[in-house]
Amino acid sequence: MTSVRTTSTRYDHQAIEAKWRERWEKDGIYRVDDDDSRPNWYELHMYPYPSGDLHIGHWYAMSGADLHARFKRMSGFNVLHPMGFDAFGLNAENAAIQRGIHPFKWTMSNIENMRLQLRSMGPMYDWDREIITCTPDYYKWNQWFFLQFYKKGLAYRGFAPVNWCPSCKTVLANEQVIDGMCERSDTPVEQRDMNQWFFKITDYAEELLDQSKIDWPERINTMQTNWVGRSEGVEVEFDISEYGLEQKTLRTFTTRIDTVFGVTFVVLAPEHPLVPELTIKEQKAEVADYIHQASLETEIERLSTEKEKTGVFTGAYCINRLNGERVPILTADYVLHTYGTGVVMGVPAHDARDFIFAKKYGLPIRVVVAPPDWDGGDLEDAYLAEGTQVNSGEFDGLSSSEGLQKIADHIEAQGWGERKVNYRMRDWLVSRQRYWGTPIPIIYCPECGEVPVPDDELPVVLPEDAEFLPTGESPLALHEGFVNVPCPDCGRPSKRETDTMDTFVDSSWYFLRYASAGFQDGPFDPEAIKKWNPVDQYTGGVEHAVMHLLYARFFTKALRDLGLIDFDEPFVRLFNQGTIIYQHQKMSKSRGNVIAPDDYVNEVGADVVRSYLMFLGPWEAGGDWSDSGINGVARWANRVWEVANRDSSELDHSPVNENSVRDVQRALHKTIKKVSDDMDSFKFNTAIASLMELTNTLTQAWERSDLTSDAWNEAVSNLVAMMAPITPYLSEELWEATGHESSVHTQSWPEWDESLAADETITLVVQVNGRLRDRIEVPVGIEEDTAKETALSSPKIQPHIQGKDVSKVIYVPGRLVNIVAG
RNA sequence: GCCGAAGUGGCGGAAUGGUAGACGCGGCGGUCUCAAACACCGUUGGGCAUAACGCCCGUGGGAGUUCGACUCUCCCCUUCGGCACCA
Repeated sequence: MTSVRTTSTRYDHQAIEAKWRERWEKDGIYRVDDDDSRPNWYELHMYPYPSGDLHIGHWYAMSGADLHARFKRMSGFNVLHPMGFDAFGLNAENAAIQRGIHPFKWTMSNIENMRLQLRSMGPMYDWDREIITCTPDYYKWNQWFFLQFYKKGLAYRGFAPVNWCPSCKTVLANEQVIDGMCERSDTPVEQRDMNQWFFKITDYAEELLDQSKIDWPERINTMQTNWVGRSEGVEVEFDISEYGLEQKTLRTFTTRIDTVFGVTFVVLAPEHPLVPELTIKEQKAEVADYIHQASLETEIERLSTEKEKTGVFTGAYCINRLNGERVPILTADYVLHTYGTGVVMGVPAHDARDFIFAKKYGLPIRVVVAPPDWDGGDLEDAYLAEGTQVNSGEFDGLSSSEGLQKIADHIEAQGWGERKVNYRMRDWLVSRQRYWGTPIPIIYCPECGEVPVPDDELPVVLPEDAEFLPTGESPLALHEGFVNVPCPDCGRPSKRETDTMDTFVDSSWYFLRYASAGFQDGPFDPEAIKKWNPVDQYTGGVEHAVMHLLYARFFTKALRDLGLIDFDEPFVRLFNQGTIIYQHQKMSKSRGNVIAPDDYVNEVGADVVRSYLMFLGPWEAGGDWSDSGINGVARWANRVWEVANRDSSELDHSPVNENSVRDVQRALHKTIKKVSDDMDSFKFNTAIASLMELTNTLTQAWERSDLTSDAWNEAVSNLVAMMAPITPYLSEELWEATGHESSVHTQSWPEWDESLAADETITLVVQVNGRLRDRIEVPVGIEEDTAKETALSSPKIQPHIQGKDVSKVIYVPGRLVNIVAG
């Protein structure tokens, strides 16, 4: 804590929290029954990595999720709101290497601590359903799914480049590479080619683009769409038969087949296997040198748009079949081997990159799509927009959009190529050269090759007695007892796969396990799945937009196709909470601006911390923590405490003002309506503001002492009930203190009565030429003519319209009159 | 460079075509106190002011639509996120 805080609670929050934690546990009020007369509602928040400490960001995210889940429960649903731990991962392994603690021990003691911290938050988790992914009874099913995928051709082994951190001596996932640097050590990441296991997510590229069955934030949908990166085009062949190679043509992919008559060169990626074969003797040395240089570059350097384009001539040519032209073949590293066919047709007149490249190497630039006002001269820049086909043989004169279709038709008719859809998304690389993950259940037999571990031998358990050395090699590879195994098919001495799975595999199906957490006969009980899944409301950070959220969708679709589940999407609705910052910066230990929630919980209690986090701004926007800001919420909690503890019978000794009673009743019903709407739509900050207003109304009414005790009690009870999702401990205590039995958390959400919420009078706003000039209290049902008349005759209005023509009087029922005078 | 979100008092924010600044923080004045802190009450966008129940200005900047714009349209600026040679 960096500044002095002075507001403390007027109640013993520590005693109250302890009391109700114990009581709730004893009464089992958060135990969820699969079968209940109420409709089921599955509200899930992304499970945390057990780093060992529940930081303020967790509190922010999980308080909001819990608030919403509690609101749903009070609103008549049987709510499942479970919690677990994403327990595999590199941190645990690094702790083992650096401090000699076994990852399992490190992880489990972290979980124990975090579980305590989570409990202090007062959430409605049913801990009987807790999931810990590093336990064999969980990761067994990762292996089982892997083998199901393998048998279906959805898991395969291939050779691929990966991100390698030379400092950490390990591969990194893409998301752990930030601007070309390892996020952990800030070391530039290198490319390495390794044998890897993949999941064939690209099989589902098209379906992943279909977002019609999910109600997710637009920006997440956009990010996923961009990630999948669909593009329609044509694969067209260029003739290289003159070289007598096995391969007679070069296939290129283009989205702009309308520009094919403008091809003045063809470029191969340096890694393309045909480059050495096509290169003529005189160019061999230069090309070999170029390929070598390209191989030394990091992916980041290579993909930098700033970098100057380079390339070399192979000395070979190919024939553009559309016009019979012979064009040079080059190799250049701006062409990616991994996208499309790894070969690009160079159309400098109509592609920015090709234009720069052609200028640099003196290659011809031929316009084939004429800009509207083209004078036939040279272009200053590549022309990318639509135009008219020129220099395009029989297609001259067509618009380029027509040309695109006609040329594609022509190519298909001639058999020179065909329309093709390409995706930017690659298959999901799931191998990791790490210990602390799920062992991949494959055995390599010298005779039989890749052999899946038989189902009845699952799980392949991580050996506990591994040596953790910072060699960069998985401890599993060094563990003789683990590696050496007889082939399940032929019994010959064989070796186990020693890579483990990406931890995103764990999180790709964990939401299916909560429904039947301890289930032994499969990854989940199909009956339980039917009752709970898919998840009705998912919440979590936006950082998982294209990793976890995409993988989980893929898994769901794959499991559906395996006949294991019968729905298409894992999470029907998604809401992303924002990030909480401090002093206008991201919190970080190195910056020393970290807010430790436990300190504040000790000081002002969990309820106040929860309320403050939910109050400081819209949940999706995140917000800036302020020590003085939390005081305001603590004061509110104190005021509510005071209000709820008043002896309402005192009111029976003073005269009652019926208007005052009605005013409080109206305020109550308006508040119920507002808070119901706001909580349902995650607008927690304005919900709390409304509850504060109601509290203020009650405080003032008490000062006037003109209410009936019934009116007072009704308002107080409803205030306490509405606060229950936000301040579970305080509300429960006050619920009991105001003479109620059983838990406030099992109560029904208050209902509002539209007629009781209705105003009897309105403030009629009177404007002259759109400027506010008067406000007049009028009856709510005022007639249009009366309203206009009232407005025009107002003494404050008169001076503004005196001597002017009133050309128009606009009336907005129940709101305002605007007099147009000139 | 491209795509997206946002820009409102001293601060966090509210209001999505109709009273700008709800609610809260902070400030100021007061009560309590020996005093301070806490708490509570009042007040608080800026300016003018004949001091009124008044007027003017004000939601990043500029234009526009409208009786009326924080809100809709166009252009520009700034900030934050995401993507970035994908042919």
